[in-house]
Amino acid sequence: MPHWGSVAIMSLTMDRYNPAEIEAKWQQIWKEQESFTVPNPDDRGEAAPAAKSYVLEMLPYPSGTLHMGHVKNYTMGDVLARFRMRNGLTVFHPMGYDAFGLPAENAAIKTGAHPEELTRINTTNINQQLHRLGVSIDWSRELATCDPEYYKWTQYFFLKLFEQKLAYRKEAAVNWCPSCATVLANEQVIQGGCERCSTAVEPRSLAQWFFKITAYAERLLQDFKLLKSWPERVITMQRNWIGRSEGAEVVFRVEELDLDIPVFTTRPDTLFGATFFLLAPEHELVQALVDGTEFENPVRDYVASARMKPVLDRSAPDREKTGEFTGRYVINPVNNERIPIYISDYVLMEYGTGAIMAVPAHDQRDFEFARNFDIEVRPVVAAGGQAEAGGETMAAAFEEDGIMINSGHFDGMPNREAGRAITEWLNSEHLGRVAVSYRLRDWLVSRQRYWGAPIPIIYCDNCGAVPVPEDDLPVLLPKVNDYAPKGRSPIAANEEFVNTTCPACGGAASRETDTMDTFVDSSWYFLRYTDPHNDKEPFNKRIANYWMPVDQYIGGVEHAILHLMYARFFTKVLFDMGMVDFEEPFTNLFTQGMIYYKGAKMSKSKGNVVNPDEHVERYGADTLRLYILFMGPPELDVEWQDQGIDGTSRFLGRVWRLVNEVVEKTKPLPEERPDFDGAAGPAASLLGKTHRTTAKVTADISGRFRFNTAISAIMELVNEAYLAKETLLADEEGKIVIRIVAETVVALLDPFTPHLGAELWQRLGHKCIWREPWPQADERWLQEETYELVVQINGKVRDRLQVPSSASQEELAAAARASGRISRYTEGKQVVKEIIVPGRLVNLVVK
RNA sequence: GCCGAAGUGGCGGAACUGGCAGACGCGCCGGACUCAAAAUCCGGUGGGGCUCACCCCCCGUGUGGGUUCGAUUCCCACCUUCGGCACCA
Repeated sequence: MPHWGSVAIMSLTMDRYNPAEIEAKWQQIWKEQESFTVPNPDDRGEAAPAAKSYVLEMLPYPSGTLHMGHVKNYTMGDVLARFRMRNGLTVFHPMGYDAFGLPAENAAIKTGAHPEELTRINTTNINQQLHRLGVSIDWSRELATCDPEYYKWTQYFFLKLFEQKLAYRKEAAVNWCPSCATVLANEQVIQGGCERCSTAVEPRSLAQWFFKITAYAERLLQDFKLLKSWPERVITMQRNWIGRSEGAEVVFRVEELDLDIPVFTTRPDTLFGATFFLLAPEHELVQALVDGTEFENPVRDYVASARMKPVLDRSAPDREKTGEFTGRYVINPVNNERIPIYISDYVLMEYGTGAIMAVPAHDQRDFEFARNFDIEVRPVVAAGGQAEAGGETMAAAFEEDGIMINSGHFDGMPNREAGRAITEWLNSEHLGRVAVSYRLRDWLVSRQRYWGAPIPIIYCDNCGAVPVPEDDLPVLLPKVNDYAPKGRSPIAANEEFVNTTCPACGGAASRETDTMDTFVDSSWYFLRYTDPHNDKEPFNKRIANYWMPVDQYIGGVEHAILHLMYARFFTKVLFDMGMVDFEEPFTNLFTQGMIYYKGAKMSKSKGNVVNPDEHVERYGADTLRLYILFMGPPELDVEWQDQGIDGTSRFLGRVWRLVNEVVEKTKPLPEERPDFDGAAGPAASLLGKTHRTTAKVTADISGRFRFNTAISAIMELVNEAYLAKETLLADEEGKIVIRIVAETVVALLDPFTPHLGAELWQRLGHKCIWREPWPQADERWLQEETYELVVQINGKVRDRLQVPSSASQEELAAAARASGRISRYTEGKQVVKEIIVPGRLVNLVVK
């Protein structure tokens, strides 16, 4: 039973800031009016009325609900989108779901539900969350990568790559995660463990599909120059991942057998110091070398044990060097010396040629091996050029540069120069050539799991691997009853799916049952947005060329290598096939920092998750959006503070009360605004602050995305408005000024807090703020009339003087000297030097 | 080990191209309003010293040096934290 007091309280709360109410109101309007839908350029190819800007945030993986990292990501994108919209650009701002993938499948295994059903529930949920955040998305372009209308085209691209010989199948030692029961790409192995579950990956020899990304290694490096504002660290990470090294390929002939084995070396200058030769245990010639000899059995045992070793053990850098002699020798082409061939597991089959010339004097690993096997260490590069130290006495390999010794007629040359000369000589003798090697491996795309796009290939006993004809796409993912991983895809158990006829000869055949890595799905989604309902082709070239490339891409730095490199690769392939006219998908990239809580990354397993929904409910989406950007510089990691959000909540309440009071006590602004030329006192000072704030907020958003400082500038303006409010409301000119201030505050705040912006803008007597032009700072008001001049003695602040902005250097110096406080320090001393920085300070150097 | 980023009050952070260190916010302290509380509004808040009415002085941006009239900012060396790579020939 309410008592009488509640009536009064009710009427007071009527006009209290009520985010739930106004947010629902504007979300409804934006949805019904499709306020952020943008049309494609029409079929005649007429240019759109304004320049376009493609603002894109990385699409979410729909695992349950959005977390704070998503909120930060989508809010940042939204601020930019709304800001650019209001600055006259045609903003393209779509959204979708990276909906295939393991988590949904694992959840399905646990609960028995279908992954598709779980995914549908999650995408619906996330769609609602995004609406509740008020992001300005063109929802007419929404897509999910697990829809057949989408993955039909993912399969189509697989076929295109197959046609170009960029998709191929080979038997290879691959990374197997026993827990996820699938193979992984190299990029998905983190320190020998699965990126998803950290289980140690095992080597397995399997026939798998690869995309030939190595064919694009050089262009992926070269085209960094086409990228405008990518973070340096992302480029560095990709550069390291690609791992380009220049050197030489040198061919060694095996004695007695008719075999040539090439090696790759970055140190051709040390060729005269090669005292043994190594093959990776997996090298294809190992068996041929030892066949029928006394070395066959021990070598075979060694190879077998190397194959068994977990990837992590094998790659530990400080492991004891082991190996096995093959009984064979190669001839060193530069001096015709015979040197023994060993096998050792520190030589990797995947890098270079899987064989190396070993130079123990100048390579630490080879040095350790030589000491273990009692092999000669022969220095060929000497520091400073003095006579050689004996190899027997060296304690470690000498890896620096120096002067050549023990190297025939190359002696005395600087080693780098000698390297070039030796390579040239090898080249003229057809024994070697300049070569470049990359660390990058081809992209393994097969996955032995259910919830992904089926690889559109049919195996026929007569015809081999045959592509599914384009007209038969999509190859639909069949329903199955059991998703449990068994080391092969669950769809392999579905005979109806597997058994088919060969498209080439019509004979009995079976389908490929592996699905594609989900990074394939996300390597082209940004193109599909441009033409999402096209059922004739993945996208129309002209339309894609119009919207692409993405002008601003925003996402987490964890995708620095994986997604961002795959998407670049895909775009280059499409460019080469003539499907698009640009070579890089993302001109500008911004990588946001992570949000920590209680000293660690938020994660369900640690139980330190801050739920965005709860905060939207308690404070409103605008408050959450504002706080998440106010927390700190967006590119840095920041710690979530529970009480911090109260500050932005209070601030929005202050804005609400200020603007409503202004609406109540002043009239709408006249068409023709006074120029305030004669204005003085609080009116002039607040007007100046307003223009300076406008300039700062504009620069902060458009420049380096310094949202935190933009917001604090608006806070300062609101603080000053509160202090001047009573005075200004007392006269007519003041009323106009405070009304201008209120409108500017709302206009500047709007990209951050769009619901509050829309509501207050309406109350101020206007319409649709998201279409209003962005406020412009007036030059005349940017300069303050006077400023505080700092006066220093020997670099220490001793006084501050109020001086006119127009004061000359001489006037500033005179004012400084005239200061009573300053005289204390100059008395009896000599002013040796005067440094005058107009606008800032005067520094007197005294002795 | 190599490469990259970062170290500023009790906390998140600010300081443009070398020019007032600590904007803005949190927290805390005080005042106003209130019977009271919440909310709100106003003020204070780096440390130390002093003849502590708010005048003044000293110290202070991870550590130690350097350049400069002047350094959070530039240079050298080092420490710590985080991220990437790591037997890649």
